[in-house]
Amino acid sequence: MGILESSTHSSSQVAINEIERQRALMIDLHDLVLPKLDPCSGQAKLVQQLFQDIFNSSSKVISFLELGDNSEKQANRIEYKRTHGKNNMESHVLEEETKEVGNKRRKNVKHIGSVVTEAPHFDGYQWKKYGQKWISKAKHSRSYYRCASSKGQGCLATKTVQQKETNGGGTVRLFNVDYYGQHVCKKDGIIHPYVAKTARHSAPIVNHNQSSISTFVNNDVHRIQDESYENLFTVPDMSEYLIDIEMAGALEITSMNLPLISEDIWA
DNA sequence: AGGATTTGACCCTA
DNA sequence: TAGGGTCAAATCCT
Repeated sequence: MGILESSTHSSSQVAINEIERQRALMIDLHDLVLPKLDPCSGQAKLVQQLFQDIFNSSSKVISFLELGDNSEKQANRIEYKRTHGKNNMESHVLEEETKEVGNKRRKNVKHIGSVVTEAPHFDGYQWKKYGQKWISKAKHSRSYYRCASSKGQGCLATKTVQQKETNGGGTVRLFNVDYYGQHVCKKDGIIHPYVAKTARHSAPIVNHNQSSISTFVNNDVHRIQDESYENLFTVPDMSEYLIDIEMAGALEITSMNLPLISEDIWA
């Protein structure tokens, strides 16, 4: 690795770290400012909108910086395709494509967080499945999803869903959900019709792999009828889904956004 | 017919 | 070199 390359890489990482620190400070500021405002006032709504916009903006910056770090590896991959690919047209298409979307290899994309849940698909975003694999030594296959806005808006967020191995043969199925990459897509603002009513607590999130320190929390949860399994899930507000502030930022959730519910069903 | 899912192959990373 | 993430053709579904 050349000196120039390594210095570019570390500069990007420093910038990402600084932006993430700013986001943490932003949340502190949010908590300080919001309680002092009348929640019904236009001023409070404006302040929340401003916080939201800043969060969205920083998410995009982080995504671009992460792509920048991967540019050289991506160039190598294009070169490999050019010399080993089935034909030159295919390589050309890949090259054109990667100019737009960056590195497709997820291992270079930052791991945002993970949750253990009974309802792995109800996380407020629309996902498109692009693969499924049996992982060695695992009892259940792993499914791969990318944000449904990956084409339209170039959102690079992905997630993997894998059923946990249960000991004791309990009837409850638990899933590990790992999130990668920041969402840069805009939500459409449509409340999912499956959200029938709200209740309190009894969320399906069983365990967070880190302590939940998200401060954009209200305690409402949403009961959701799953079409294919006819199970009634109780899904928390998105902020309870998040394992940490970073993930809250990645999914761009604040208390002012009601959750959108994915229509996905279990694979 | 077009979108979603499945599945085997490809290939990157550790 | 094995494991696992992604691609893309085949297949399914609406």
